[in-house]
Amino acid sequence: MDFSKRVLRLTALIPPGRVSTYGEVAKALGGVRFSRAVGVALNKNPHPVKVPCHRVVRSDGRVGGYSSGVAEKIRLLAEEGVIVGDGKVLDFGNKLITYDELRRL
DNA sequence: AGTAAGGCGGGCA
DNA sequence: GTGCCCGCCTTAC
Repeated sequence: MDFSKRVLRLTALIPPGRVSTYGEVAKALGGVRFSRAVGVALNKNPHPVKVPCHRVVRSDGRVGGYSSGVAEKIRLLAEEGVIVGDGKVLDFGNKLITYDELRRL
């Protein structure tokens, strides 16, 4: 399976109202060293709705990028109850899905 | 095939 | 806590 497909498949598992990070997704794929490549894969964004790329943020709680613009990313998150304030996800620790949780989905 | 760029992370000052 | 710099892996030219 291509790397990017595995990224998309994992990302699709993140439930609404929760988020994960590029690093956590990377770890689930074998190691945090893949984190950058995860961003690249999501950037292709093949299925705008099927794959909730907007639920993947940076490891420090900052939002990170989005192919259709960060503002859009923030808006989509807000619709799901994830509020972004001052560039960071509020209540980050509780909304975050770690790599082992991802693996168990 | 070489190279540069990209939705990042971690470590150190 | 902040900022910088270096390393990493995958893709696109």
